[in-house]
Amino acid sequence: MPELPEVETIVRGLGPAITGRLVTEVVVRESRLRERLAEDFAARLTGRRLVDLRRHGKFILIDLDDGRVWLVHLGMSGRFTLGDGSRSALPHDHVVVRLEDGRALTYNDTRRFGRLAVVPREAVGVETVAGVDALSDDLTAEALYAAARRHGRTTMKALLMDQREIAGLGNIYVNEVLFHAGVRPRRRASRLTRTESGRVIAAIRLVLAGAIARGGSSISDYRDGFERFGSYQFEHQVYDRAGEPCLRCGEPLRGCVVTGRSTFYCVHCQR
DNA sequence: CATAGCACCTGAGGGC
DNA sequence: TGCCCTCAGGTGCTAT
Repeated sequence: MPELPEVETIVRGLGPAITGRLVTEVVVRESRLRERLAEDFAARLTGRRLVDLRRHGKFILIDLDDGRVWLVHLGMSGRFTLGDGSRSALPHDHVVVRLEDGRALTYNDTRRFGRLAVVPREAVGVETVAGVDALSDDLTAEALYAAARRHGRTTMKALLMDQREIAGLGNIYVNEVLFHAGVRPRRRASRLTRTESGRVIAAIRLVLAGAIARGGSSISDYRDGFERFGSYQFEHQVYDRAGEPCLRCGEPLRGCVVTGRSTFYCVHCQR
């Protein structure tokens, strides 16, 4: 569910509210996430101060005052929200982190595909297995072109979704980005031109900025750090619009499956 | 080695 | 109404 814009929205919202706060209690109600919560997860967080809140790709990174980092990945259905501490446990509230001011961070995840871990700062890169952040200035047209040469046999859709190369894009935003760039999802990476690479980079920045400005896309599960809905779903040009008219040329949009993920594009506007 | 396919888990929605 | 099937924003393991 959450891709870069959703995670960025959560981080921007929660950052000012929780940085500097002390963790007073950690309650683990369900440790069986995709990767079982470490035995000492609660112990490593309790008594720690939350020094900084940041994001890399789809990971929320919370720096602790002991040099370690609390990693939060929301998987498909994860929610990471801050409440006043009075919330009674809802279904799928797996972890509750109480802060010194009485408020509480809740990790809720219906499908349990997410991940929570506390790791040494040096291990963050390895643990997240994440490439250059999609919003980083280091993700240039040249860098994307080079990556496309390295992965020539795969499709542009699969390349953009590969977190080891570019961190942050998921199924919704790759569909949207490729539409804006005028490139078909199944295009072989080896056939991407330098000009198109530039268009893809511009599209990534345009789409992500627009989505962040709207607080992300709330299709079904996503809420921000304060349980609020995003509204970028109303701006989607192609995602989940198979058969509906292209908003640019009016031709019916195509729906298909690429690398096992539902894919939407305009035959006329994308080549 | 790089890539494609499926499994993981729960709930919502459509068809009958 | 209720049952059954399909599908969902992600990713890691496995087979090719």
